[in-house]
Amino acid sequence: MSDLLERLRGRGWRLTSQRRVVAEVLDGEHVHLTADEVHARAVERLPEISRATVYNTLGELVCIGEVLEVATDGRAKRYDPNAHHAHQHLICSGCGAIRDVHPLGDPLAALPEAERFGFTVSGAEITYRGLCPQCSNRP
Amino acid sequence: MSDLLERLRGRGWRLTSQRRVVAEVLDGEHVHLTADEVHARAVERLPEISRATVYNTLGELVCIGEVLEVATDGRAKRYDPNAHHAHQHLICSGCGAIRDVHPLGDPLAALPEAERFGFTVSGAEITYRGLCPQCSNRP
DNA sequence: ATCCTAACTTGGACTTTGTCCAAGTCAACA
DNA sequence: TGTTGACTTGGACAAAGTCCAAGTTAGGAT
Repeated sequence: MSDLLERLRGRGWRLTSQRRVVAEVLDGEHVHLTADEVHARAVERLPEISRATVYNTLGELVCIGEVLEVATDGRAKRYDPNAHHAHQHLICSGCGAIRDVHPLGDPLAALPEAERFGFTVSGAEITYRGLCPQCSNRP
Repeated sequence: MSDLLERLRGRGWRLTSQRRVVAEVLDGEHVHLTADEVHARAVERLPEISRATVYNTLGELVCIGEVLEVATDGRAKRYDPNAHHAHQHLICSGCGAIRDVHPLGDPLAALPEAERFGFTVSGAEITYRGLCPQCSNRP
C-alpha cells in the first residue's frame, strides 16, 4: 500500500485521517479524478471530511510533486497520482475518457532554440485527442 | 480587414454588430484572450454588448473551427484566433505569458500504435512550460 | 421601402469550481 | 498526560460559465 503516506511522513506532514483518506483515494485507482470526485470518494470513508481539506491536501500534494494537476479542458482540474512516471495523456473527444500514454522521444527536443524566444524551457505536456473504441462505433 | 467576417457570412451567420465586434477583437491582436478580456475589449467599441453574447459567439467560432480554445491552466479558457496555422504554446510559469511556437515534426508520429489503445487519434496539443527572459532574471 | 420572422441579444438568475477565514480540533512531541 | 501549533471545518465569497424568458433586429419576401 501507500508508500505515498511514508513519503509524506518523511516530509514532516502530520498524518491526519483526512490526509490518509485523500492519499488512499488517489493511490487506490490510478485514474484522473476531479477534486469533487476525490471528495466524493473520500466522504465514503470519512463522512465529515470537508471540501476545503480535500482542496488543501490536493494542493499540497501537487506542490511537493506527488500528484500532477492536469488541465485537459476548461472545466475542473484533474489530479494524476502517477507523477513519478513520465507520461502524456490521450483523451476521448466523445466521452472524456483519459488514458496515460508513452510517446517515443523527448518532446522538448522538437523545439528548436530559435523557437524558444529566450525562455528557459523546462517541460512539455502533450494532450492527444481522438475517439475511444466505443465512441468510434457511434456518430 | 476581416476575411473572418466574410467566412462567417459565407456560413449563413447573421452579421450583427456584436459578432462583428467580437471577430474584430480576436482578429485585431493575435494574443490569447480570456472570454472576459474579449468582453472588456468588445465593450470599448459596443458598450451594451453582454457577456452572454460574447460567450455565445466565442463558442460558435470554436465550433466551426475559426478559433481554438486553449486550456492552459485550470482557470479561464483562452481563445486563440490563429486556428488556421498549426502551432503549439509556450507558457511562462512565472507570469503566465503565452507564445505561439512551432516545434519540428509531427507530434502524432511519436505515439506508436501500441500506445493508442484502439483510439482513433486525430490531434495533439503541446504545452511547453518554462520561464520567460524577464522571469528568469528574478527568483 | 416596408414587413415579417427566425435568429440573435440581453440581463439576471443560477451552477460549478475554487478560495478564504475565524473558530474549533487533534497529532505528535515533551 | 498536557500542550501547542498544525490541521480541519463549514460557510461565505469569488470567478468562470450556462441558461432562459423577453425583447430586438438582419435580411429575405412582398
